[in-house]
Amino acid sequence: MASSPSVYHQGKHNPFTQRFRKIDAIRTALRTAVAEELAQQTEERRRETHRVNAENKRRSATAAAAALDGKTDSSGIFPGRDSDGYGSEVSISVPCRLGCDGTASRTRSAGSSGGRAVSRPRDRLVELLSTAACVKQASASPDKAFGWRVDSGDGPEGEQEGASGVASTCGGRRDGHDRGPTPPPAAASVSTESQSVLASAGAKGGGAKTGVRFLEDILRLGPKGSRSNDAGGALPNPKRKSHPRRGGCKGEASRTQTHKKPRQGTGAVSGPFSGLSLCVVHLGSVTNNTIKTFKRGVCDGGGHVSMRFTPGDTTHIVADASLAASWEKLDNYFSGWGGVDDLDDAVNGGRVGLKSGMMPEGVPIVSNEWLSECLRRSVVVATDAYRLIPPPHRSAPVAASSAAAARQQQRSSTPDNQSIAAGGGILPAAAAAAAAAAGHIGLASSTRLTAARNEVRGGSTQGTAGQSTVAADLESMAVKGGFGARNPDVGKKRHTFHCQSTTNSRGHAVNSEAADMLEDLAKLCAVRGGDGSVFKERGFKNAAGVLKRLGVQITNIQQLKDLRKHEPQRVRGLGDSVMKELATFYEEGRMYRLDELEADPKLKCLKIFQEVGWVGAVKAQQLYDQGIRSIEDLRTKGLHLLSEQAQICLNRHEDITQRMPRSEAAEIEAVVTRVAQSICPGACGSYRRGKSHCGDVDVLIRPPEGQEDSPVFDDLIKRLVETGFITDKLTLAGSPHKPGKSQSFMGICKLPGKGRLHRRVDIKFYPTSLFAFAVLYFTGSSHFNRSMRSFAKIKGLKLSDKGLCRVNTVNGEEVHRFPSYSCLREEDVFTALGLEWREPKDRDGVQVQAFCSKGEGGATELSGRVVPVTLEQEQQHQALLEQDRLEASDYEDAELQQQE
DNA sequence: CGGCGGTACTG
DNA sequence: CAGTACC
DNA sequence: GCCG
Repeated sequence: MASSPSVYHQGKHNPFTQRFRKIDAIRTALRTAVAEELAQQTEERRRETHRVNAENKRRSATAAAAALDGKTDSSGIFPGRDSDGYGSEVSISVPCRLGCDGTASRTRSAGSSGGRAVSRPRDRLVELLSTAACVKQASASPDKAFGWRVDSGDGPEGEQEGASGVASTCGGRRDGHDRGPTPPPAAASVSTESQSVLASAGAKGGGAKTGVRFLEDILRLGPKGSRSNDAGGALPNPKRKSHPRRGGCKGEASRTQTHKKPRQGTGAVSGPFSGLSLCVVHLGSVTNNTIKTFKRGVCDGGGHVSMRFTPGDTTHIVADASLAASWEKLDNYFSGWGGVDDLDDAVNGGRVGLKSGMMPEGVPIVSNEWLSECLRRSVVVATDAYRLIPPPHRSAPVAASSAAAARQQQRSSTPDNQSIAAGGGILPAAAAAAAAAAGHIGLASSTRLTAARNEVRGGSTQGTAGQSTVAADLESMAVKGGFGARNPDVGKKRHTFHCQSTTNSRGHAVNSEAADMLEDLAKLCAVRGGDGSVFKERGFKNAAGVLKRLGVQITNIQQLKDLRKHEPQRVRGLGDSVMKELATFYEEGRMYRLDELEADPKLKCLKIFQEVGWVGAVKAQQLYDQGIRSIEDLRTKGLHLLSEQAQICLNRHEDITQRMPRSEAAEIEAVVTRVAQSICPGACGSYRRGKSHCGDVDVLIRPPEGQEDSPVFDDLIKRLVETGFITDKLTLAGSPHKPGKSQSFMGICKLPGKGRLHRRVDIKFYPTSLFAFAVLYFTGSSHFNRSMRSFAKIKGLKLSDKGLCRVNTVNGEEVHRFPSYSCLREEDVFTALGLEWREPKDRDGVQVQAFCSKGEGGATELSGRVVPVTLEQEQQHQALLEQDRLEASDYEDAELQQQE
């Protein structure tokens, strides 16, 4: 965990820094000790296992105590929320309203120290940690019965069925209004059910304020910053809420921009470009060198070039033309969301309110070719021919009216522009608060450096295979700066705009054309379904990863063949099948199999169907067989073929397939969290972002201290339904509450107010004892999860979001499962597995070794026998991790570098 | 040729 | 049990 | 799909 210290150091402003250092020292020492012990003989290992468990328990106690003393959001217990880089992230703790103040610091301290510092110095720790200790009766025993307010009435069974769009009508009247565009409810029977559900829910509405009003109140507190300030509401919170949207500069911009009349005469220099203030987007073929060139030329001409977008100043945004085809990247670039697929998170970035929507409206976005042309002719040429226009699907998914599209765009841009304006380019208050709360915040997303595949493909189809200039450029950029270097100071981040610019590239961008094609191939395999399709998908995807991290640009199939022969290790995952495709790719620029699949109209169809939730490969095929060919068909003649969930998803299809700005995800999370707190002060939430294409929001809720058994979750969901926030329910698992068990809700929600879209939301509740496992699960990419689980399996353990248990198996079948190890922090899970905690990016330095408690290979006792963990297995696991890390690192921040 | 993560709802 | 979902 |  070498990273923690470095991160801590960054927290210059953090008054706790010193303490962290000490604590870290202790942690380190302990870790070392643990590691050594683990490395011993089998016999001893066994005892060690128990020891670890005990250790974890002690830590837990410590952490819990610390949290209690700090009286804070129990986030203190949050697993590894500390410096754990990419993975940990996660949970930003939600300040408890009882909280006193510096949530951030406290949280952090509790989190990081809680565990490692450990046992003995417990008192001392507590002393260190609880600064503002408002003492709370630290009832060590969590079991405190709490009257269940939930009865079976609106329990799971009842709700099970009901869940159609209709729900919204009763839930929230505001919904009734703008429901217009939404498709009609599905089945009548369903609607009745759901009404009754809602009715019953409403009946016992009990609680505080009711219904929609309540939700409004919640929202009034301010969408994004809310969480962090509620305790120390000192921040200039009451922002302009009712602020109308700012200028309709949009339409005007679209035509007027021919020659920009800069408002501020900063660069008094006169020249052909005077008045131009360009924001260059460092993506695609626009490389550092390109930017330098631009800068030189434009500056000489009296203009200004920056990589930052400055509202009110920037007159043009210049981006690689190929981005017009992948608007999301651009959007992400400005949203600070980095297109992160999975990893996260930028959790922090998101919370910080940098957000999307920053995608400036009213400022023309032009291709780099325009700029080149300008420079060449030394004159500002008309931008008309060079405008990059967002693809239609972005603005209006449905063929909806352009009005709807406009509405949408406003929606997404307005609030954010406001905050920018308000903050004067500085961190908005809310964001600042969030930053403070998060303490270290680190991640920043950065943009994924994806090569301009379109070009490549287009070109190669016509014969040219080369063109890897893009990739080559990217490749040439070296990466520096470790992950741990992330700057905790969010404020700065805002200035850098997440200029993912430096685009990481630790050489990853190599072979991206081929890799992208393989990934497409993978997706198509998945769509097609059939025997082993999942594995084929994985196979292709894996191969793509191998190519990407190869570190060498391949231009010839022979190179790969040689590698296969001489360094098979480096290209493991590239089998005959993939090699065949690659051969044609390098020779002719195409992959026959891909061409074939892409040309198949049926697959296109299946793919469309599968974009609807709860419609997988099998159902899609069935629909196709029924002659259904489009979503329209599905609506008109295929409803009866769909499961209830699928019908709901179909109803909301246009909404939920839209990505949502990160800021909105934060709002949603804030609503859920606030409601949770109102029910149960002290509850904490954290949300992990949603998937990139599906854009859902995950909110993890944990019970407050000492109330492990209270049915927070049931009440929470009920209330969210009452307020109209939740409009549809897809699944409600684990309800009603059972002590010690997790619960989860999957459904669709909609923020109040006009023009909001429905969004997929998952809300999960995990008791404290499982929280770390849950976080681990939600944090990790699926890949990472698989790898870790299979590693556990090798050791005779079973890992899931519900714990880490030793299991006895017979013929692969589980015959007995022991109780779970106790892990309150993610790190504990690693320890229990004998794994070094490592954030995904602490790469190569630590290769294979030291991963598991090596020695004789790390044997483990399983059903009385010793099962060796071979070097092979270990390497395989290592490879998986590396790959995963790779995916993550694509988004790594290079901003540190910018942060100068 | 068999294995490829673990869990849980829905029908 | 198969299908789907979640990471 | 790939690997052992």
